[in-house]
Amino acid sequence: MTDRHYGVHGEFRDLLCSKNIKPSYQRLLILEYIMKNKNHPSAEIIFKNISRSVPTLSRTTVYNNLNIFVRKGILSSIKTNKSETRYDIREIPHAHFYCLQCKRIIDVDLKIPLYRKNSIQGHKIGEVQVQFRGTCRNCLKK
Amino acid sequence: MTDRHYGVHGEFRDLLCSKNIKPSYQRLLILEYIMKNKNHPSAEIIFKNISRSVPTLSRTTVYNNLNIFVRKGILSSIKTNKSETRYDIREIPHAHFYCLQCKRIIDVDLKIPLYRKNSIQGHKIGEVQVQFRGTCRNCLKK
DNA sequence: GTTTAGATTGTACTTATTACAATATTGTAG
DNA sequence: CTACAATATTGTAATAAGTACAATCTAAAC
Repeated sequence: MTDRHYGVHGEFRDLLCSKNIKPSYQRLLILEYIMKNKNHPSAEIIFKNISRSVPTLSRTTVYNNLNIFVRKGILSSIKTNKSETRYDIREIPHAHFYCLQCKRIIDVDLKIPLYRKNSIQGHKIGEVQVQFRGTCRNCLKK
Repeated sequence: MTDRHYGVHGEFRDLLCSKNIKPSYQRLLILEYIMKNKNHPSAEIIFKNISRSVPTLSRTTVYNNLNIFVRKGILSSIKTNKSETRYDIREIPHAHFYCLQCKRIIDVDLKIPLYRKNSIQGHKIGEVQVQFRGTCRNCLKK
């Protein structure tokens, strides 16, 4: 796999290296998938999609790497109504709208100075999650 | 159980009746537990505590009733980092601080006009959840 | 007192995730 | 290039939280 491994996904390789994470093949594919499909996928969705090109892929690999990415601050994990965890790129802070009908998670910009606080009532803030739940634009039409 | 059933928990009985939910014995105990211990318990914690006085209590009963309370708008379900769901009284809107060390969920008042919106970017909002994650005041001291 | 709707119980199952041990891959030093 | 150590991947088994479902029980209405 070394030939395909090198030279591709340059930007994702650099991102991983800058965080001291080895840019292994499966790891790069997982990161690439999330970065290119900005639809807040679950571990299962990621597994199914990458499995098509790498049939030997293991679920454990997906979970391992997602956990590493979250720990290193590359991704943030989103919990909805349902029990599965979904993943999002952790760049500029934004809120999420979760549609209870179609289960889509939609990025939402919020113009409030909420993300700049680093402590509240004496508690040290590492992360802020704002999640709206309801019925999305698309599902409202039906 | 009928004798203990009647006349006690008056306020909780009324709350249930006003939402068209029959005020059965176990149901009242579950509601009472959450209302009196405002520490955002999990289903398991609720089960363990009430089991001490009602040893025949079933986990299924706890889950059933929590789901009913959420559907009827009496409680809201909070998802953290971890996989378990925790429950909170749904009165005046407020945010939560989740401590990654001690796993406590702490109520936080937010003075932003976030909760008044009923739609955003065309999506109909049913509920807003704001969750800070980090290290709480207590754990910072250590 | 019988009936009936609804609540509770216990068991089996599902789903998402983690633990762990075996194997494979990679980068580095000789 | 080869051997070695470190790390990544894999597959299986286990766990944890929650749900499905059928049987039993309860309450209150007639």
